[in-house]
Amino acid sequence: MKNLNIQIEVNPELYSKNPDSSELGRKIITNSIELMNEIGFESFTFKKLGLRIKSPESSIYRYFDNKHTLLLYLTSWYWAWTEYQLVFATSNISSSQEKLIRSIEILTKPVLIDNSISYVNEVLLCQIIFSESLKAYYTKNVDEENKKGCFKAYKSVVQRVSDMILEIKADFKYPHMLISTVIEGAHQQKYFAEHLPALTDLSKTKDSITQFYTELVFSLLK
Amino acid sequence: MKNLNIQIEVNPELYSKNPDSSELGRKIITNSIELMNEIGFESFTFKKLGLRIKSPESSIYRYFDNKHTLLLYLTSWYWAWTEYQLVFATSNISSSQEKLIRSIEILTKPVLIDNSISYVNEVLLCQIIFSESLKAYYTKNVDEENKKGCFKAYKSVVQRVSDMILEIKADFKYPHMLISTVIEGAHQQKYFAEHLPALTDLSKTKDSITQFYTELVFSLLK
DNA sequence: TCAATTATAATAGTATTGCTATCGTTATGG
DNA sequence: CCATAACGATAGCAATACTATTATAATTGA
Repeated sequence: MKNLNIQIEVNPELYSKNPDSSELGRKIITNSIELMNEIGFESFTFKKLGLRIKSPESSIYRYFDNKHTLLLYLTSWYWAWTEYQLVFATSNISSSQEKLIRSIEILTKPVLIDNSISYVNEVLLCQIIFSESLKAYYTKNVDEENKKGCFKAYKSVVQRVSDMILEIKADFKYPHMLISTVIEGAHQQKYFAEHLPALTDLSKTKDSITQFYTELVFSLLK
Repeated sequence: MKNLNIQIEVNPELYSKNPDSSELGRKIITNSIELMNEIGFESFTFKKLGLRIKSPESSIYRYFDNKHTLLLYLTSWYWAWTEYQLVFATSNISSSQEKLIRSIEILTKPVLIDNSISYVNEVLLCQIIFSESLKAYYTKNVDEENKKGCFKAYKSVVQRVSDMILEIKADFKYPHMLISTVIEGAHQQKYFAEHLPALTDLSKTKDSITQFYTELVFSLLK
């Protein structure tokens, strides 16, 4: 994985002009990830981003319709990237159990190393996913956006891991439900540990999240 | 429960003037629940609410600092109300198992009957909780608001059910984590079933959510 | 019961947000 | 070296998210 510099493809519905195609576009992505991390999605505006990259807002609007679409783009990028990771981590492994274990680890552990090759800082992006990505699909436009395929990358990841579950227990009724519960749950528990510790049982740094969800999955599949 | 007309207490940090104390205040609550359901939290403004109740926005600002605080108020109300439900549903029941089963049912099933006594429509409020309440704590002010006790009611519910888990399995390490996973998971699965069905395994109307999370909990506690 | 407080309505105003439009200049690539 | 796309600079506009002021109505408490 590390140095392959894989091209991540994002659904063209999510941009007006492909940010990957120009210097300015890549600058927009790099800096929006940083800025969103610093001030949060609500306070983030194209004006502030424009100031940061010394370009007028109107130039940013040429790439993305609005900040919501930009968030959709970032989440879509993240899930496409995660799917690559899943494929790599599970290739050439025969044991279904082992594949599932590794997948859960990828899905529940925050990214800690930025490969620094692309203009995307994966560590920061991961933090955005954990604390902002819910806002990408809890809106009144979900259905419309879903139809356009805006969530395809996420669904593809869920599907892939669901298939592993069925390899282990073919008659299990709720593979998608279980995996989306694990993914979203792990993200939330990380957030809770940092901000609402009464809702979890984690000391701030400990990464027993992966352990918890792994146990949860396998105890249910027994 | 039904006809007791219990007074729900909400943390005074969450309002400037108690909406429960005046006709206008109650009108604000009733109508904000309806309006937020209709147009969603993002599109909801005090101006629109003011038009609906035929009062100027400035009057609404006397009760709530902004729409975010109003959302916090509504979620807090919901959790306080849910805690009453939990207490009633589990009183006079000796079996810890049975108490937990009933609690999970309350936490994972959407409210379907409005008791129609108070000015709060619990069915609609429940829908807001399911699709908007995440936005109440995924903000850059969480820590500050948490300190002021804005999430006390939610935490109290989680604590109460965690205690039941420990009654069943005293050495279980992650009771809070498990319960918050169940609560948030159930809400999300309901939302997914309606809008992103690829992330779940539910036919739109079926309420196997409760069944799934009950199994999940008890298989982990075995 | 009347003065004093409080609640609300009506209105105005301001800074910021979330865009759209225009136009001149710079790249760039065929 | 010309055509066209990309970008910067600037303007402007409607909506949002408030704050402030004043007048009137309601309440209440001495």
